[in-house]
Amino acid sequence: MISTKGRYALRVMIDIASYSDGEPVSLKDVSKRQEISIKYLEQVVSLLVKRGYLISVRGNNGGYLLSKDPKDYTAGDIIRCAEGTLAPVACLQTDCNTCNRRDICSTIDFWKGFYDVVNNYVDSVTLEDLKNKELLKIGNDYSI
Amino acid sequence: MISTKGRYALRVMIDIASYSDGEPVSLKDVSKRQEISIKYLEQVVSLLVKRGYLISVRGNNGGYLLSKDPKDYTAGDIIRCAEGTLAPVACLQTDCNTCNRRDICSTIDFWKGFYDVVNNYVDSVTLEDLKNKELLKIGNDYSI
DNA sequence: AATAAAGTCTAGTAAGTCGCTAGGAATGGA
DNA sequence: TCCATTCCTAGCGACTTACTAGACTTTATT
Repeated sequence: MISTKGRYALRVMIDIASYSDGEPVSLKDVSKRQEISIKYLEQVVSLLVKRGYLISVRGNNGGYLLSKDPKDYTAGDIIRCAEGTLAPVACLQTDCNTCNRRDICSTIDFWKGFYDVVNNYVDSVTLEDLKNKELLKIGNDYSI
Repeated sequence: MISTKGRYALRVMIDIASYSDGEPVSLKDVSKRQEISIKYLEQVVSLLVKRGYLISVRGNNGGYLLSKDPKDYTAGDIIRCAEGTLAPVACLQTDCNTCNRRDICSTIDFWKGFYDVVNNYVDSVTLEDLKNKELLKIGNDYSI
């Protein structure tokens, strides 16, 4: 199960990608549109800033800007940034050699395959794809 | 992340599939081979029995038997039995219409796709596949 | 009939995670 | 200077995880 951190991170990135006109987008606005508390958003967004996915602008009229074009983020980049690894089991994490059954484990390949299909999927969708869907939804709303 | 319940459930099923000669396999033996406490195994196994995936034989010389051929279980069957749904977000669960953003949500299709690739993957591997890998590993051990 | 080896059921629990809320400091434009 | 904004850290109640424990039931064997 993906936690709110990963899900909100994705929504924030889509929101900023969709509503930015070159000026920074404030969390106050994101919070209103996404119906997520500012205080919680701050924590989610800080992960994206630390990773360099968002540029923060402090002070009055501040906010956040994408650091690159939406087509250059995958959904996987964003989710992994907020969630950490998507590995289904601990023994797949990069630095983990601690399992003393690894030589006789008959399930490790199965879990590797799981990890691969998940990563391949989330990396097959870009922020641009999600932004386009969002703009379509907004359009549909107006047309009602 | 898949919890120990799902991972152990898979290992138990592989163990029973690999070591049963028609007689029930006791948890004591599974516990020794898999290095998992009997008491915890009992709880994992009870889910598999309730679901009809294992047949329990009580009393002396009791244990557990597969209820069908290994090729007729998918890894997904077993993992979902122990873990519950593999849905990455709550709003994909069957009975969930509670999200008031569902009409304007631009990420729901993305999560549906995630759910699909996960289910397709875990259902593409059978218990027989995993049993064969286990037997191979055991064979390799002997040949060392 | 007694024994022992199994499964069954329920409760408890320490540690960790989740999903926030809260307060205050730092920054910078008007 | 004022105020809107980001930045940082702490806290917290509810829940989950990964077990452990104990008492009970069933049944083959002696």
